[in-house]
Amino acid sequence: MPTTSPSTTASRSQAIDLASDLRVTVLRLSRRMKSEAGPGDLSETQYCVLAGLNRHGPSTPRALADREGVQPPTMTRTIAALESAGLVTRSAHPTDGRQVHIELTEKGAAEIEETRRRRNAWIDHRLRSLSAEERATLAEAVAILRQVADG
Amino acid sequence: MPTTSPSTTASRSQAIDLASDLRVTVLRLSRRMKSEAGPGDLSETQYCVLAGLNRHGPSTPRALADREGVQPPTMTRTIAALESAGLVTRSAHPTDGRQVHIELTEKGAAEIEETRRRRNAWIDHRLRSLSAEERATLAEAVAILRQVADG
DNA sequence: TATTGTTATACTCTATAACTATA
DNA sequence: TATAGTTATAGAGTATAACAATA
Repeated sequence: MPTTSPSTTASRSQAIDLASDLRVTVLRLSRRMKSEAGPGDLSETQYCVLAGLNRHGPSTPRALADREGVQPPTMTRTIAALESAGLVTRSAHPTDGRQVHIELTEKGAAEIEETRRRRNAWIDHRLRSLSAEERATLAEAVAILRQVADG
Repeated sequence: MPTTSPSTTASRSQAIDLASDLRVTVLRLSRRMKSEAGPGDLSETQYCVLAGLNRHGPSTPRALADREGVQPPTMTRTIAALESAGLVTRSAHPTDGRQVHIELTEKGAAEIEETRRRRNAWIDHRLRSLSAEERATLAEAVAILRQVADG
């Protein structure tokens, strides 16, 4: 019998493998999120950088790269795109000539709100169809996953 | 005052925007997962396709593309990579000459187990550092998120 | 005519390596 | 010598458009 028997391992994996389920689900969600983007929309990473600046205040390329978990050249490109769109400003760091001061502009802050309305529409819609308890579970899980991703 | 006031919107976004937090967290997690891959490892999508075949049994390129939320050409490439690695077989569909029958090989099933051990090591480690309650919350959240991604 | 699958092509995101400037 | 940032280059993943084969 050269063929395998999927059902044998299937029940096992469903029962125990939280890590595997998490991987599959996170990947599908991230693809789905990206595919919901329109032509002129911010990319996922661009949005995350703006949201981080909004939440934590001005920063530097290095700190932003560390926060998002990308390498410095990637952040350079992301910042360049945001700057050319007028959503952030690059200026000299007050004390360290090597560093660059990245700050959200008013247009950038407005873009965050606009993006949240437009771009989160589909996921908002999905979330609204859940029960309050399910949303509470998700909110807890997001906090836990944030630690997992950063740790 | 040309500068914005991040703290004003920050408290608001922390309080209400589950959708935004979910987007940011999912993106960081997916980047982190990808970055944990070694040189010869399966890509995230390749792993997800194998896991789907293991869980649900043989399928077709179209059905796999729909399940993963990618376009057919993307699935063609993914399957080609898996086939050339000997992890799946492509054969004629028994009744419909247009379709292709995709089946997991024994080597593919073994690769799933191997990948879960090696590749999930870092996330398993993180999950083990959580409390049982936190893991239970995550397990519930994964089930909910699966619906969100598919819906 | 509609559907399945593939090929051709291009774009985005990300990474590593090499370079410049400042500490 | 070490760190921050950039530039140059390359690879992986994905998409759209066009095509072939079958229903």
